[in-house]
Amino acid sequence: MSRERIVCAALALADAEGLTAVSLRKVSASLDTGAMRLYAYLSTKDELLDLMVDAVYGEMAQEGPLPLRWDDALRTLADRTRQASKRHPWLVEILGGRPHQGPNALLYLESMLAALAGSGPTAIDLVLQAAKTFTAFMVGALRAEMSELRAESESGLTKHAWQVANQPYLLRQIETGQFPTIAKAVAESAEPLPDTVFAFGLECVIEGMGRHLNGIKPQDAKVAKKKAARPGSQ
Amino acid sequence: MSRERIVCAALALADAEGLTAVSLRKVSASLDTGAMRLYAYLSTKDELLDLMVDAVYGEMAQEGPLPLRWDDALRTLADRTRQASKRHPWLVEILGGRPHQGPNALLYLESMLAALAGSGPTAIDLVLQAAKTFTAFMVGALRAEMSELRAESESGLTKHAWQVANQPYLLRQIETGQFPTIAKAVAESAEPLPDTVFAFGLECVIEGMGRHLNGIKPQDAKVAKKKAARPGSQ
DNA sequence: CAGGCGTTTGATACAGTGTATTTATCGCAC
DNA sequence: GTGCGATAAATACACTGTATCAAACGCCTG
Repeated sequence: MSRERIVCAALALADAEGLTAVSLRKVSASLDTGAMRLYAYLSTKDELLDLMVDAVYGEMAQEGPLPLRWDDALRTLADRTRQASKRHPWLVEILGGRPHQGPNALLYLESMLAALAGSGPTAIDLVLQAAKTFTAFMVGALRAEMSELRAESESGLTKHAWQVANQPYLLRQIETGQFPTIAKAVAESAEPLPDTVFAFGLECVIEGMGRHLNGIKPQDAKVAKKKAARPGSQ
Repeated sequence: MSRERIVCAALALADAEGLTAVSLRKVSASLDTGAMRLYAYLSTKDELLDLMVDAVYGEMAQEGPLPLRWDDALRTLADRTRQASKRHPWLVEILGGRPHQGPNALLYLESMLAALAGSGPTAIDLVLQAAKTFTAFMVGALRAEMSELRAESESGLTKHAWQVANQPYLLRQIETGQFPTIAKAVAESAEPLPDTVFAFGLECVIEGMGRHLNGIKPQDAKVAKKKAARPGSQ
């Protein structure tokens, strides 16, 4: 029995049944012990959540060093984070909710700051601001993507079925004429794929940051994508 | 008794004591009635949360039309949203957690899409992607800013005291030498103000988006800021 | 106006939750 | 073997969201 075993059990539970299934009783039951036993290793449930988050950061830290170019580094960091939150859909429910200061989170932050600082002789404050910008986009984008995924998986509906279920309400709203642009979007849009949406946003952020960090242009997105493409990253 | 009264009471509770204080029993008690009474107007607690969020969108919808330039429109939209989440710190705990489809949320979305579509003859898919990018940044940035604020207010410590309390742990980690860039940041950074951080990120996103929407350059940030500056916006 | 009835309201019940406190159990020194 | 200290288990408490059930109220008919 150890903190690691507890965290491992909690991770398994969360991955399988979602964050709401992670209760001290269930975690302890999966370790064949009583609920209060956990308090020998944790002082509060929030601490368990923090440890779970840090464990995921740990997974990402083991994926090797980042590319040298700062923009490529951000791209792979983004990809790794996205893959991690696909493995652990519960992650985004906590991400950004409290400050992460676990050792692996610090490693993650360090790699990010190092990549940005490597973009040239940039003031450290600018690096910090860029890091926060990148993280903000990450958190928001993953939250949106994952919450949509979860909405359809928890309701047991396929994406198409879910849309059909909400169609009447939306159409009724649209028919009021108050939402012409939404109407146009619903009618004409081909619903860009999540990958496309994410990549687009990421390139926007990187490009915008590039203009503020020493004015160094990031590599063109299309060229960079080819370089960053790896097998297995859907 | 009506949905509106219920939502209003829930808003007051959340503003005063945080989201965790919003329980059906407390809300109903503040309306001098029993808990189950609420189920005559709501079918579930999540519905109440959705209504609360939409009420905040409603506040923002009443603040008048947006500027004509798409980038200025995004700037004021961002400012309004940020002010709203300062008034309602609990908002960011829900934002992005589930899709918002309330009427006021649709109004919000409509104004955003309209602003982006007004940037020129841009494909509707690009507009959607830009909107998602902007929203993603918003959600992440506000979550980070507010959760930091809440961390210090809930622990009863001032910001400085909180940092002092965490200093030992952080310094111990830094002394391992694994985190040189973080060390440099802690030592040399002047800790940029939240306003600065937010504005920086916003300009990055807007600038990056500008290159993908028809290649229309957004106005220079400094000029735009002067235009968007309003009294009372700290 | 009396009486049944439907609807609406309030109370209680249940299965959970995180955590504090108390009870039991076990290993070990003497 | 016996007493004691530490460790583990069980129970207790204050909550939560929600289902079920009981009572009260108004209304409509006779």
